[in-house]
Amino acid sequence: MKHAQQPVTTNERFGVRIDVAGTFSNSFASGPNVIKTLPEQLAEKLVELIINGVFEPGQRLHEVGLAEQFSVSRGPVREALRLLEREGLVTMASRKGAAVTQLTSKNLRDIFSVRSALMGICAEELARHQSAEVQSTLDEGTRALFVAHEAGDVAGFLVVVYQVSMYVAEASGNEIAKSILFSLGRQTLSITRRVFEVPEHRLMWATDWKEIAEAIRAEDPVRARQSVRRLLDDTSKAAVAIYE
Amino acid sequence: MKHAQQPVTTNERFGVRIDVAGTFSNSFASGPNVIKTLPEQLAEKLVELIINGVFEPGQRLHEVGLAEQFSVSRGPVREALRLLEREGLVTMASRKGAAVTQLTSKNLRDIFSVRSALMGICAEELARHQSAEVQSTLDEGTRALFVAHEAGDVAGFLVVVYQVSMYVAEASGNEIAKSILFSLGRQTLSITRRVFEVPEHRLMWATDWKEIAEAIRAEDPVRARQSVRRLLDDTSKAAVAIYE
DNA sequence: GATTATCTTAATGTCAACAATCTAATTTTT
DNA sequence: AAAAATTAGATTGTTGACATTAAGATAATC
Repeated sequence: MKHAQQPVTTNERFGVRIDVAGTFSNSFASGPNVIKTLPEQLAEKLVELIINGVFEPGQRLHEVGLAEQFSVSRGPVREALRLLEREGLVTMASRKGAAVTQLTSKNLRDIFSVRSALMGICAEELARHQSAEVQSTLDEGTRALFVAHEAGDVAGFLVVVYQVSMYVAEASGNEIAKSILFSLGRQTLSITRRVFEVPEHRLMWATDWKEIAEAIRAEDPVRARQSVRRLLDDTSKAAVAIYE
Repeated sequence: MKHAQQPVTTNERFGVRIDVAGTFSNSFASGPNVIKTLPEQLAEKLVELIINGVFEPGQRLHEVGLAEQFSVSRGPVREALRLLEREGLVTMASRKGAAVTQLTSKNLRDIFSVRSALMGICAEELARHQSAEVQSTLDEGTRALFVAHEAGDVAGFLVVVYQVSMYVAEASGNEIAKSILFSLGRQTLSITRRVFEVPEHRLMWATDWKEIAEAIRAEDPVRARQSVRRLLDDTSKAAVAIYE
């Protein structure tokens, strides 16, 4: 009798822990929804395990195994899996169980295409209603990118990429776009990690990003959108190439 | 002892039934996933009841009530509600239960903004890889729009609008964008219905749509995107105005 | 009479067991 | 020996019951 997966003692196998706290509170939450229900806690743990690569794509996720591992019943596990299914991180088939989603290269292209469009409108919005605080945050992010790149710190670079991307989504004020971008960002995290192992890709990303920050500073929405598009298209090509 | 809602005898209160079949099969479904599990069936029924206005925004959705109403246990009902939560149609708060999501005007604007961006890339893609079949389908839709408009058939107009919009999403080939557009489209259905009660709004929509179809026929991606943007922006303004 | 505290009720959160179904190994037949 | 059928095991689907918590009503106090 073997379990689907060993007990997990660490979730820092790759040295990167991306913060996903607060992820499963409803997008339209009409107030402080601090109370985390058990399925939500489980979902967050599972997200960490998946995006950090402990659970590999395609791996089956048995309900009883997970229930024993987390010392809960199957009910909450099922609900957590449903949550992750809607996030796209887990694929469920009726009577066949759940598994970590395995993206196809077509999925990858589609996801990057959607991210491009949504990041585009967020950047546009930011270019229209920018502020000194926004600008300094973007500049700080740009600096951090180049620092991490030159230091060859892949893990650190990835974290900064995630943070600055999510900052644009957050600062744009569009809750719907933000929610979707968070979700799609997580789905591509493991592939993005591999993209940034190539120094040239890090430099490309940092350079493209710098252009975006400048477009926002210049309060040029169209240029901001086009810059975002270039960034995501470049990243998409790199990701698809590595993925195949 | 009163239940939250009366037994539902009809789901055609507004004379419009929008087909939402196949909605809850996974976006990345890797094959014929015809087997519908009980929660999915429940979710589809609930979607119909919500978007057709039988369950009004803000209305509480008690698990036991729904369970009795549909003659199932609370388990499947819970999972169905979770599904709808991710769709944005219901809002759940821990220990407080579920309720039909009540959009704010800010939510409305954000949703239309996202729809605009995503429909934009779908139309772009369609303009690049169009075909005779695509063109005839678009033309047919345009004709149906004007027919329904002139006949004053609000319900019919709404159905055609939904169908042609979803066709663009479908035909673009971008599964991710399609999935999101389906979801967001449902969330705005009840408001869109009220928008189209105004004849001028119907004419506006039909006219804007005709322009999109022509841009796609002309294989002009940029023009197609801009036309889509105009359509959604116009609709957004009308919807927000009516909503307040 | 208004306010606060307590209590009752009802709803949600969680669990364990039963039923249905799929997978895979074993056996039987050609 | 290979292929098909059957059977055993494991896994998911569903249910009902129990525990916990929030909301409303009642009563007591200021």
